[in-house]
Amino acid sequence: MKLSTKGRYGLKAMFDLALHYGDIPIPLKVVAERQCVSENYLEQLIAVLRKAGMVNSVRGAQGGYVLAKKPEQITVGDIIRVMEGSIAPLDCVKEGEAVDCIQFEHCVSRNVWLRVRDSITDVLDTTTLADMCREAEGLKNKEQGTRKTLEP
Amino acid sequence: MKLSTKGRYGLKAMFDLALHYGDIPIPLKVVAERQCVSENYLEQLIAVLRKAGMVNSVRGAQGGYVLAKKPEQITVGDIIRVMEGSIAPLDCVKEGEAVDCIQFEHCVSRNVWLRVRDSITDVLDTTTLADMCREAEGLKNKEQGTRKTLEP
DNA sequence: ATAATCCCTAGTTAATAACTAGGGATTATT
DNA sequence: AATAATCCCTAGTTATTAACTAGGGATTAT
Repeated sequence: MKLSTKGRYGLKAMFDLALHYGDIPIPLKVVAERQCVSENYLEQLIAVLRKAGMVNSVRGAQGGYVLAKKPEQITVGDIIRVMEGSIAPLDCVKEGEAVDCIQFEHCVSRNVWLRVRDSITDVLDTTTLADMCREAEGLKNKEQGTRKTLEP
Repeated sequence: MKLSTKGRYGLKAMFDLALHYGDIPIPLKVVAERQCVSENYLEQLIAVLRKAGMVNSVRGAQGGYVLAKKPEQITVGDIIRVMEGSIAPLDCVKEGEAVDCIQFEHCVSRNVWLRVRDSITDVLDTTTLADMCREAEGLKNKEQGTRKTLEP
């Protein structure tokens, strides 16, 4: 039960845009470097996010990407749904899809997976990019405060 | 973020053994037929469960498998951990493993995945095979009660 | 005019999932 | 003792997918 790099990198990219949220667009090259991801690959991934209306792009020199909404208004769940197609540990518990389920045994398992899915979406839908930024800020401060020695 | 058939079928098999829990061992052939799974494939999967001590096997004619513990004492989490190797949406949040995490951004994402993992394990570790059997019983009764017409 | 950017699509590679196949070992039943 | 039913083991096979790489065209600030 693993998340693919689509979801992971998609979140990384969006988080990066959130951390540097402002008026000027951020070139993907910069995002890719900061997040240690192949630029070409990230291009493909952010295209999905753009088509879903989650980021806006500015073409040409000095162009780049900006979040289409404020970090407070974008949840991790939004991003993962777009990148992974759905949030579901199994196809039979995809959100908003009818399933034909004959065996009652099957349905009992399915109930378990439904509960799992709901617990996942609960976490993802209550975490915004702004929350992550706040958390990053906290981590940074903590790090600076406690850090004694560190390689240069 | 999908569960593989290992976890799914493994749970199906264990659930089947729980539903028919008793003194006599159940041949895998029967389990495979009831759960609509390839017997050969299921053999490989149940071998994992056997090596983990979750089922006992009886060889020879009239042989088969029995749960090593009572259905109340086996959680879905136990089964999934054995079948999938771990419960984690990402490798960096595997239970009981240290991770080297340099970038603080990375860690923020990781915190999200940690919370996801915990919410998943919470569901899986609080659901036993006995719970599933009870639920199955409930479904069966409900079905009989409300059923009007159904293909023969 | 140039360089920096986004945009698009078609490969490629490696790993993995999900089996299939088949033969050996053990044991209850006849 | 023979047979059939079972578990046990390992080595393929196939198809799909993930995770990129590569490269060229369109747009726009400088």
